Amino acid sequence: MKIGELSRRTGVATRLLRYYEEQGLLRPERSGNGYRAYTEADVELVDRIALLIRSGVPTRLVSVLLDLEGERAPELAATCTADVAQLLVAELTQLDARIDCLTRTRQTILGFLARTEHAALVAQ
DNA sequence: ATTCTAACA
DNA sequence: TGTTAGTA
Repeated sequence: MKIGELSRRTGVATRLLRYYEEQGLLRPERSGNGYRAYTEADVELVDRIALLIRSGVPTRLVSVLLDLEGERAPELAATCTADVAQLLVAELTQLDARIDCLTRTRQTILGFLARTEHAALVAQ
């Protein structure tokens, strides 16, 4: 399918689909006219990518995450070098830092709401 | 009408 | 990211 259809089916803007490709997240074939030709599998792939990005994961991490979850995961695990592991540990550290920031923001909002007459709107 | 690349705001 | 330009 062409980029327009993939965009409609995933809800991801064509501009972003091309951007994801630049980031190495998608590698669609090209048909004679130069148009990107996506497969059915790409629909699910884009859904997964969009999910990760919506949750704030940087595209750099999305790329490795897809690999770690993919078919080659066993091989990657068996050949993971010390420097790669170190890189992943660094990502974990940054992720934890962001979780802290988000948690504080969440608490600020939750705390405020709890003091209003709309406390019933929030669970907890 | 749709897509493509490149680039600027 | 949105958008625009000039194409194929």
